[in-house]
Amino acid sequence: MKFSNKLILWYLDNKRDLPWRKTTDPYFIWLSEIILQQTKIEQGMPFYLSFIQSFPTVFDLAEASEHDVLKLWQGLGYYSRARNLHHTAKFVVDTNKGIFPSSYKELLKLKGIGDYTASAISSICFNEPQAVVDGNVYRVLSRVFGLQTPRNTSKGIKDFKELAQEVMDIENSGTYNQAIMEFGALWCKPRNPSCEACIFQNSCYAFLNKQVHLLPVKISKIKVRNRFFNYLVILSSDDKTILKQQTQQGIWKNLYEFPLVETSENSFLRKTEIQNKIPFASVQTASLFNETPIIHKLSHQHIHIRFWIVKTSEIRDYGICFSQIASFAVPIVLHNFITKFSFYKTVNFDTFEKLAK
DNA sequence: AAAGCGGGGAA
DNA sequence: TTCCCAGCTTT
Repeated sequence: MKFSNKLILWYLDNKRDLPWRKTTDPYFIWLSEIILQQTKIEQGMPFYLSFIQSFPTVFDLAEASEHDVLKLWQGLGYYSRARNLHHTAKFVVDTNKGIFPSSYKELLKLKGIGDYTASAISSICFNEPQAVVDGNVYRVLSRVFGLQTPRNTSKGIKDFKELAQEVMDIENSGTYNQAIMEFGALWCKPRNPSCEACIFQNSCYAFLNKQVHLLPVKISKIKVRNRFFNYLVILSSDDKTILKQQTQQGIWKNLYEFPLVETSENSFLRKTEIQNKIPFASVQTASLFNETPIIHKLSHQHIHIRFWIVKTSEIRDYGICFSQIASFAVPIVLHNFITKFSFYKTVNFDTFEKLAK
């Protein structure tokens, strides 16, 4: 049996009973589609109900103030959807007596309506053969047909739209579109999909090739996390300092470093925070070595590093001689600091004292 | 082509 | 924590 036929038969058996499935009125379909953009049905449902309650027709929505619309949208996120919703309601009322455009091409011109929403409305309300491509469709098509193009690239967007258009049921586009999305939401889920009881077990590319968890392909754009490190460079009265081995999982594991106070931003350390870090010594003075943080760039993290010169009482066996530091494995950024600092410390201590201010 | 925009639930 | 959700718009 054809892919689309199997899907529609599955849908008729398994579809959820949802309010916007009882109508093909473009106003209600449009409203539901806007609310459900990037939003799970469970989250959007109460908002849909309150919107049709407050604004039973597009005229009611158009007459409302933007603030009232935003107020009702409060908590749903992506607030430009609410502003565009209101704008489009007014536009439809002002230019076409409240009647929505009835073609994909015309719908696409409205604010807040892109390829997905224009396809959804034109197929569900007017049976125009436009295949929707949403997060569910990317997943189902990539798995069943083995389409490996990364979905978040321009080629991916193009390839998936083409395949979606190719395998859809031209005669029942509205039902087909809802079927594939429902299947993606209930069966072909991102994680732990129900492959053992799937109607496509015998033909699904991903299932047959054990690639279900690898599809759809998505280019992961590395997002950089900012972290703020304050290293405490201890100078005790018995001329020692502290190095600790980084034992926790993470960057620089098993390397040595100065006692570290991580903060959520470039904040000025309090003396008590420093003292708490080294309870075995008594802090006398603490000064910032570099006002401007050194930004150490790793692939996924930008580490903003500041060194604090902390003079303390005797620490005896808790510490090591400063000259021994060279024999410990430390991150390069610490090594660079140590080199620079040793220069000030041994050659011209007075210069450092000035710099520390 | 990439970034910005929200809030919530699941693993 | 990370991922993803019935995406669209702007840069």
